[in-house]
Amino acid sequence: MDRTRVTIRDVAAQAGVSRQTISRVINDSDLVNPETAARVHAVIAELGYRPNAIARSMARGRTQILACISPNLTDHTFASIVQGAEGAVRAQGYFLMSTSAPDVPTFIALVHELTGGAYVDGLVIINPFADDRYCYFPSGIPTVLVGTRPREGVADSVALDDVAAGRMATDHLFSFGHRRIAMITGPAAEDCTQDRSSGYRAGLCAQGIVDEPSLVIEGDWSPLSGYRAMYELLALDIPFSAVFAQNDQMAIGALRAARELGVRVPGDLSVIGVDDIPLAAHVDPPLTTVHQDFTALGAEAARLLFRSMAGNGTVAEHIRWAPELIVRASTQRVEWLG
Amino acid sequence: MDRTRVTIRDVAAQAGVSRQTISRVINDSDLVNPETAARVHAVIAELGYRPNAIARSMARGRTQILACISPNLTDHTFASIVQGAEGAVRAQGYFLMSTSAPDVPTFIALVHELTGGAYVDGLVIINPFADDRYCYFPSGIPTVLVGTRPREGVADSVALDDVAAGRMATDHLFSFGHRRIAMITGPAAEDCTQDRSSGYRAGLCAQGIVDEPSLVIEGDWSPLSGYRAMYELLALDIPFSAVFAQNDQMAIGALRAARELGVRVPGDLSVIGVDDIPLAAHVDPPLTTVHQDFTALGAEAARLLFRSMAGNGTVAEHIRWAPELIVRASTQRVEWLG
DNA sequence: ATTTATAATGTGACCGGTCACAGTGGATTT
DNA sequence: AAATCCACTGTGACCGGTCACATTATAAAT
Repeated sequence: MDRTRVTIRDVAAQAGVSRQTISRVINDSDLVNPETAARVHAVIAELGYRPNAIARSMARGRTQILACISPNLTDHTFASIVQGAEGAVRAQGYFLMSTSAPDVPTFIALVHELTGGAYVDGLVIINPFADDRYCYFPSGIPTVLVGTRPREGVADSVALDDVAAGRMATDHLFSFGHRRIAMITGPAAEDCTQDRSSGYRAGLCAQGIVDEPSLVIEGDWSPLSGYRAMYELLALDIPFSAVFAQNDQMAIGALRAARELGVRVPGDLSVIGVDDIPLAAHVDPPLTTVHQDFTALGAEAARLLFRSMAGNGTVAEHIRWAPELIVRASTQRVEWLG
Repeated sequence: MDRTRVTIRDVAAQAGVSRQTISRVINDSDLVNPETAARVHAVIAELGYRPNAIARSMARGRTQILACISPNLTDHTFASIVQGAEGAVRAQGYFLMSTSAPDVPTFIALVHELTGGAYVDGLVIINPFADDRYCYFPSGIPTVLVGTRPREGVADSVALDDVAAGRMATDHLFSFGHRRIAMITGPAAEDCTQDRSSGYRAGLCAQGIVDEPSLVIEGDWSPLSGYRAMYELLALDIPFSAVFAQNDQMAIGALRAARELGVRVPGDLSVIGVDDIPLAAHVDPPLTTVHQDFTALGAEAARLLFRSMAGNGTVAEHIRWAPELIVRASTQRVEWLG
């Protein structure tokens, strides 16, 4: 408010050259006489000139900004993906702005605003849902989906191979001799839940085991939901020797319930999670889990986005990232032969 | 690329009115004849017109965008603050873009870019450090600091009352009869660590206990550092009956170390943390901790920022948020009388 | 000496909105 | 009948850069 902003014209006047020359200098063009450039730099420093990014975006028609929308920022999974994407985006000289959309209306408004307003050059959408918000996909702006199955349209996608993750967890329990395996799932509507569940079912099927629907309980990814699900399972009076929780948070909640009910893990019951959150190694007992490299996933999403922005993406690319089994102390070979 | 963007002039031509009228309609001005407005809206829908946010920002001289910089997005603490700020900001019709700056150079570059480029109308800086990055404070743009002690300059600040938190944890242990209390701190350079430590020391002092420096070990907030610190403490051969870990993650790491070494919690040792992360209630034993309302803190930061943007902030305001004790099972009254 | 290439610089228009201000025409006032 | 008010609408300039193109000076080629 004290003094009006220094513009390229002020610098030009002061340096005795044209606007365009200043523009060339601040863009490191080699079409400028080194002496002139030096003089201009001196004037820039003297006047404290800073190029106006908004004006530049306006003139250029692009902003060098990418956006990332996720359901929330507090979930460690999402945050790790964002972090991975941020690093990769920054390495390309772009800027990644992150926002979260806790509910569908907010999500739609956000996508609308970001894509319509020409504010961003590209979009990363971290979205595990399979509902009507897909109708609102941005058009005309490069987009990459993270954490979902491939969708209609031209958007690229990156996701963990959730089917493989579910299969891996189930196979691990089988290899330890478990035959009756309960499961605590995420919200049924999410792609990720569905895929992990189908991996689980495929695992059962491969062993010729019939699916016991009562042993499958739906949670919401929170520790509390895992805790409650475990209470339900243990009240069921159907025998089982292992639990596959579709994420670590629920697995940890389940661990607590087991503890409260006097069920020893892994002595009486094996528990496996998915994600490998930082605390997984530190709970009691240290949690066996299926590790996911979210940071790499985010970086991969960024790579796809740049590809798409460069226009080399006539055909949508869909990447599935392989999970990795981390065996800790919460799973154990069964003593008896089933 | 297929067709060029629809502008306000296209709409004006199609509707047979001037640009300014379109501008009025999209800004909900009441200076427009309702019939005209209806017609314009019809044309907007027909042409698929979307106002260009960049052009608007350029003309208006402000963007309606606020930025938030934090050391990272994966830390639950930071993420919760961001979430709180985001909600409050959005409620005002603004947009919050979040970024993280893992190191000082990135931080400086980011602040420079964000403030110099006129891209944002205000800045929230979540920054627990007390180092030279404070030299690079933005000038001429409203800024709020979160998680630090008040600093020179006009920036407002919001922080938890870390001294009170440290004191609260210590007093709680005292009230349970503990006299020799070890502490696992965060990085020594951070304000937050220093304040929690001084709350701890004040607590000791109030009870006339002399400070035992060997019982204080520096961690880095990670579970692993808490784990290692606990090993160190238990190797020390100095008796102590309680541990104050300056955050929950380290407390959980400490819990694990105790378990491995056969030290029962809370039977042999009481452990208290700070933060009250979602998993705190689910570990074994459920963790006694000092709860912090990070979401409220973020919202408060947003409030201060708006105040500052409105120009009502001639004097910097510094808010300290009160912590709250949550007693769970990891602390216990000592049997013997010390 | 004239043409041609090369380096360095300048000019007007433009990106797509908004601002300040200047009209309209009709109803109401005096 | 003239003056005043009101509701509504339009015009040119402007925000601060960049683009395409034109221009100038100097060196190299013919």
